[in-house]
Amino acid sequence: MSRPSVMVRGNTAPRVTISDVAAALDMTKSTVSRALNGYPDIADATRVRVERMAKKLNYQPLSSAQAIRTGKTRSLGFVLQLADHDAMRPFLAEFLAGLSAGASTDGYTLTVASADSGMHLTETFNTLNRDGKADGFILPRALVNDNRVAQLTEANVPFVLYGRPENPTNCAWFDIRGEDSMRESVQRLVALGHERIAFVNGGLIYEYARLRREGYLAGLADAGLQIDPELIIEDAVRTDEGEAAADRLFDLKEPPTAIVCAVDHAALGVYRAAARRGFAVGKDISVTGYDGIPEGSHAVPPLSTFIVDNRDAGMRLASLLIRRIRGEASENLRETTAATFVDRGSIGPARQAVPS
Amino acid sequence: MSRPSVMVRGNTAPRVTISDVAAALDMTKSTVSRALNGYPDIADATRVRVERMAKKLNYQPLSSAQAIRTGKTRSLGFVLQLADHDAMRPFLAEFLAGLSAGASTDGYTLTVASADSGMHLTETFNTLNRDGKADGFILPRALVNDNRVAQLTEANVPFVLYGRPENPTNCAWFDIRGEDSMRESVQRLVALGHERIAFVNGGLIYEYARLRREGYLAGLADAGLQIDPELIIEDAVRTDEGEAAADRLFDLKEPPTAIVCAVDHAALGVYRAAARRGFAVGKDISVTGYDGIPEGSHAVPPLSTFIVDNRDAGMRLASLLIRRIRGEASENLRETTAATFVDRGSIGPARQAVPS
DNA sequence: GTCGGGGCCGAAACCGGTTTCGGCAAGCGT
DNA sequence: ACGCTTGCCGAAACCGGTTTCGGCCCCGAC
Repeated sequence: MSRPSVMVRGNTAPRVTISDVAAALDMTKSTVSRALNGYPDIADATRVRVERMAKKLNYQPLSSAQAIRTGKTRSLGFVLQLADHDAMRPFLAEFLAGLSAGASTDGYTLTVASADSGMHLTETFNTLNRDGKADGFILPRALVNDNRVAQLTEANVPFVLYGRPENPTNCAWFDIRGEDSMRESVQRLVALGHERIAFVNGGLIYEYARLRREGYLAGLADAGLQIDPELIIEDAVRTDEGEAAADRLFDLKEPPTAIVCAVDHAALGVYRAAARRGFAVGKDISVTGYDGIPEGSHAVPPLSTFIVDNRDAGMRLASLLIRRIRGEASENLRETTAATFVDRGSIGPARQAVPS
Repeated sequence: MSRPSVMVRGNTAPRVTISDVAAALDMTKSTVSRALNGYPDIADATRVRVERMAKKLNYQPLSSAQAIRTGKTRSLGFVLQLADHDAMRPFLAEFLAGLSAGASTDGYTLTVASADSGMHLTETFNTLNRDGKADGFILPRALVNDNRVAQLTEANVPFVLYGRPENPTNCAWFDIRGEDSMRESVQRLVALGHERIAFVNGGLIYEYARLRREGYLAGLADAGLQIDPELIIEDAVRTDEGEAAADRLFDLKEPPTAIVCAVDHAALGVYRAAARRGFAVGKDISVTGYDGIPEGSHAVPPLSTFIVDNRDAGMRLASLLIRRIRGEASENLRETTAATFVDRGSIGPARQAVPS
């Protein structure tokens, strides 16, 4: 490693331009550009020569330069919404890592902006797009009334949703089939002998809540169990909300022997309510969650839940958005996957009745 | 594959270019450019005319266009490190919101990349910088042996640290004076009559651990208390590590009556160890934390801790980095602030001895 | 009155790419 | 043999800015 420090002095690593490639091949830069961009009027032999030389010289087009002509910067936009912070917090790090990793595999980068209110959000989308800071957007947490898709569709800006909207028109998306997980939870509990299975749903402003409720109901239907509206509690995303929901359930004349929760945080709230009443989770009361937050594995007993791979989700969303930007139809850009269940001990055989 | 590329750019209002401004004023674009960029050979009267017209037309230079000449894109870089995720997770959302908000006030944007290993990290810095994707970098969590600063300094790339390095050469930074908080914790506990005050420090690879230890020792010195090495436990950042640390402390012949923790997660681990032994936090054993994670306020009793405003930290770091990029000397770009203490009940008067 | 020097601005080159246009040569049919 | 495509590539304009260069005009000095 006795490298002369004179070499490293220049902060400008000799950036190789398209003209360098052209000169090395004794042709014009216009030919090189068209060869690399797949124009049809370039001979195949020429194209491979150019590609080889470009790789040999480690040529990487300056995205700023092409942006001024093409309008595309090769960057994906992601707008943080302050209102979502609580919902996003556990996933954000992994999710962003996935987004930027997925973007970088295709030479894209990730630009992150933040918006305070809905009004400011529109403005953010517009300026980011108009100034060529983002070629398209990733929209996390599809909402039931999502004005973002209307805005972006009207402005003709590519986007991909994390989540499935009820109205799929013009929408590309990636999502994890939470409804399948809810259904599976019910099935597993039924197999353990449970018959009164409650459901604590997540935030009603999100599309996922509708889907997960459907999954819960499908699970009941599978087992031929009746729907008891008293056993369904909506809109519990935080721990305290889950705790309150559990209290309501425990106070029923016929309390449940198992509680399926749409989000882990609510499940941890159920733990609290159970602890307060002296119920042993996994014995007196079975609980399942969804998300796979780290706190769940540290609870006692560790929470049986569905682990969501948010890094993978980010990567796939980035990939979908890039394809969307490159012109693929949104109808062809819809993917889903499943979360994976881990049984850590918070579910167990049904008891005759919850002890009092 | 010959899809009509109608969807290239949004239907949003067409960009107003520098030529539009020039035409509106009946002058050349070169004059407009120099007027807006503060060149000395432009008459003051002309300058104000140009500035007024630019504002009137809502002219915003296309950063990609200026980038190809100036090399600067007006974007700040932030590299996620997977190894740091656990440490970053609670703060990331607020922190990023602050960063992008601070960036946007000066017309900058935030580009986020991710790196897996240290080797990949170098590469990420280089390509992001060489390809004009980032004019400078924000480096979270200053390490005691931080090769990032060496790399960036050598490559002549602007950066700002979150945290204070022991060797300040060439470094700009923002930090929160955790040592003051540790000292204040000791002072408050002394005021409550405590004399055996333990210290559970954070990750030794971080600079903040060194500083917070100093703060703890300063607090002891203030009160004229002796340093007992048995009461100092290092390198506990996770909840289980805090729990193990507390167990060691409780098993001492003369156990502490109060435990000062450098991070909230460790403090919550102390809660667990205390609960297991039947110690009531806030009565039998006093505990303080630092960070202000939400779980702390939900613990029983709620954790008395120091709340760090990570959104503000992000904003200030962005502002500092922009000034650094614009050429200010790093020696003049060093700011610190204090965290704010909230007493929620996890500290109380000292008892004669920890009950057994 | 002439000359020199600033102050101030226009003209044009330039940055690193993309895209249009046109022309040369080979291949084809008649 | 002759025109007419067709394939392929060079030349040059262009994108939206920045920066260099040079020249005009006005002013004061001699």
